[in-house]
Amino acid sequence: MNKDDRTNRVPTSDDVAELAGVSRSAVSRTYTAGASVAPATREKVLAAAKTLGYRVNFLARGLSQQRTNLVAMVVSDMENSMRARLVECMARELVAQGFRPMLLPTQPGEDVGHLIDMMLHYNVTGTIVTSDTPPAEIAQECAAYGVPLVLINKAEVGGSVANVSMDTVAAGRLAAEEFFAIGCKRVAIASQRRASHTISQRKAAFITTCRGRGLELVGDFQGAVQNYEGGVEAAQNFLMSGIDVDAVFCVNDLLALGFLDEVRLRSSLTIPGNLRVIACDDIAEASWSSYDLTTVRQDPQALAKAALTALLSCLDDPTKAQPHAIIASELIRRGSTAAPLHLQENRL
Amino acid sequence: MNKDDRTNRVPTSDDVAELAGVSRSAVSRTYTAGASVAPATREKVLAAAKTLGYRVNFLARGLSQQRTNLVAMVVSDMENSMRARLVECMARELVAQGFRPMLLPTQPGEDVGHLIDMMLHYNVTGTIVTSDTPPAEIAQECAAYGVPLVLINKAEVGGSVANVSMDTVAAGRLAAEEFFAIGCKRVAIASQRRASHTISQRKAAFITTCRGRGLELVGDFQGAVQNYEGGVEAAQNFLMSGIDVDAVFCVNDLLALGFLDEVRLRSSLTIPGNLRVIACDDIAEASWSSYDLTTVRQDPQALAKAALTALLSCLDDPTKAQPHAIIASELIRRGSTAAPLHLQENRL
DNA sequence: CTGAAAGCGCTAACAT
DNA sequence: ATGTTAGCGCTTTCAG
Repeated sequence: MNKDDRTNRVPTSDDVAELAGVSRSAVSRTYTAGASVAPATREKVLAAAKTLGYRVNFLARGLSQQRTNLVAMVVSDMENSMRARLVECMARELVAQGFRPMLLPTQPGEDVGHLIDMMLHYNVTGTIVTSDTPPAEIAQECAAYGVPLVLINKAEVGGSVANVSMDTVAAGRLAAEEFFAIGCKRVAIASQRRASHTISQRKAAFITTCRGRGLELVGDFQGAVQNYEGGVEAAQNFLMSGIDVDAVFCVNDLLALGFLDEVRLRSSLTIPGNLRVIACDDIAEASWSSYDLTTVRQDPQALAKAALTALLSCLDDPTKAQPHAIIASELIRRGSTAAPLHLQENRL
Repeated sequence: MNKDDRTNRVPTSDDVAELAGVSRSAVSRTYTAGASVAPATREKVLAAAKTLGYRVNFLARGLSQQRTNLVAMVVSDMENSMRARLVECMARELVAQGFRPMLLPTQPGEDVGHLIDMMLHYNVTGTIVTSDTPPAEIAQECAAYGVPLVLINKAEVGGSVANVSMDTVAAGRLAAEEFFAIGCKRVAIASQRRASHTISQRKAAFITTCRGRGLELVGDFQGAVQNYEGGVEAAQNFLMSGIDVDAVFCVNDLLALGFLDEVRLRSSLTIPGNLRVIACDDIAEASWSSYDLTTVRQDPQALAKAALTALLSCLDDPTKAQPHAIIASELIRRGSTAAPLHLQENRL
C-alpha cells in the first residue's frame, strides 16, 4: 500500500524497474545509446515502459550528465519575416539534432542581464543570438560560464566568438555589378540611420564596387529603422532631395518594400522604368507581384544549418578555434531591375 | 585541495553556503519567496553569491519541486506573419511571468507523437498550441500526463480543453455588415479548400449575416492553402468563373494579399472601384500602401495575454472548469472598401 | 531562524 | 551483463 499509492503519477525509472523485475540501472542503460544490456532484459524494460507510459526525464538526466540540451535562441525583431523564417529554421534544426530551443525574445532597449540570467538559470547547453541586441555582454557571460555561443549575422565581436553570416561583401558587390551591367550611371543607397555591422559591410562593398565600375554614388537616403516604415522614410528623403538617380540599393527587403510603395505613392517615377531597385534577403514578400523585387538571397535554412554545425563544433571541443562560416549569396533577378530593351537583347 | 579543485566550475549552492559560512538550506531559503531567513544571513548569502557569480539552477529546483516552468509552444506556419507575431507576443508574456517558452515547430503532415515526446521528456509545466496540427492527440496525452493545455484559435476539440480565440463569429458578421453598409449586392468568399474550424466559423457567420441583409452570395473561390499562393489561386478561379461580384470576403489577410495581387495583375478590375475586399487578421502588410486592406483585426497581444491567463488558471486549479476566452474583433476600415462618394456623404 | 537529512529522477563508476 | 552505490543541485520536512 505504500508504493501503490503512486496512482496517476508520471512513472519513473523505478516504477519501470519494479514492473520489469530489474534494477534501475538496467532501465537507464536501455535508454542509453551504446550501453550493454542483454536483449532479453532490454525487451522486458521496453515492455514495462510501454504499459506504464514511461519516458526518460531529460531534466534529471541533464542534472546528472551536466548537459540539458536546451539551447537559448535570443531573437529580436521578429516582425521582419526574414527573422521569423530564420527562427523557424533554426528551431527545426535544433529539434532535429535532439536539442530544445528556448525562445528568448528581446527588444532593442531591453536589459541584457535579465536575458543572461534566464539562460544561465536553465543551464543551457548553448546559445544562439540573432538579434540586434549588442552581444558583447552576452558573449562575456557565456564565456565566463562556459556556454558555447554562436552569432548569426553579427560579426561585431570580432574573431573571438563563433559566428555564421551571409556573404555581405558579395551582396553589396553583386548589387553594384548588376546595376553596372544593366547600364545604370547614378546610384544611391537606402538604409537605416543606426547601421549594424552587417549593413555597414553591405554598403561598403557596394560603394567599393561602384567606384571600381565608374558608377556615381549620389546619396544615402535613410530611415530610422530597418523596416517598412524606415523604407517609407528613406523614400521621402529621397523624393525631397530632388536628386536624379538611376538605381537604388536597399540594405534589406523589408525596407525596400516601404521604399517602393512610397515612391510609387508620392511620385510619378516608375520602377524599373525610371528607377531600378535591388535589395537583400529575398523574403517571401519580395516575390509578390506588387513588388517583384530583385534581391540578393540570404538562405535562412543554410544559415541555420551552419549555425548548428558551429554549435556542435564548439560543444565537441571548446578549446578549438571558434568556427566562422559564410553563406554564399545569390542574386535573384526580378522586375525591379528589368533591363531596358536594348540591353536585354545584348544579354541573350 | 579536495574542494578547491572545483576551479572554474559553475558555482553551486554548496559553494555559496561554504563561503557565507551557512548551510545550504540558508542559501536555498534566501532564494525562496516568503521563506524565513534572518536579514543578516540573507545578506551574507547574497554577498557570497555575488562574488561567486551564483545563480539558482532552475532545473535542479524543478526536479525537487516537480515544476520546471518550461512551457511548450507548438507552432506551425510561421510564414504567416500573424503567427510570427503571436509567437513573439506569447513568448514575451511567458517570459514576463517567469516561464520559459520551448519552441516546437511542426509541419502539417508531421508526426505528433514525436512532439509529445519532446514536451513530456522535459516535463513541461504547460503547453500552448497554435498550429494547424490536429490537437486531439496532444490533448489526450496532455490530459493523461496532467500537463495543462491551452489552444489558441483552435476550438475543434470542443469544450474539454482550455482555449482562447478571436471572435470569429463577429469577424464574419462585421465584414458582411460593412459590405451591406457600403451598398454591395453580390458578394463572394475567397478561402482555402481544407478549412479549419476557425475559418468555417468565419464563413458561416458571414453567410448568415449576408442572408439577413439580403446580400446575394454568388460563390466561394478557393485556393489550396491559406496563404499568399492560396489567394492567387482563389483569384484565378474567381476570374475564370466570369461571375460578376461586388465584394469579396477573404478568410485571412495573407490570402487576401495574393488575391488582390492576382486580380490586379490579370484583370482590369480596380479595387475598391469594381470590387471591395475585406479580410481578417490585420497583419502588418495589410496596412502597406500597395494593399491598404480593410480587415477585421485580431490582436495577437490580447490573444497571448488571454492564453497565459488561461494557463495560469489551469495551473492554479486543474480541477476547475477549462477556461474559454474570446477576444473582441474590430473592423479596420481602409482603402479596399472605400465607399462610393454618395455613401461616404451619408455616413458623416 | 537555522542546520541535518531525505529525496526529486536519473546516470555512472564500481563491483560482482 | 547486472545490481549497488554515490552523486548531479536543489528544496523541504523535521528537530532544535
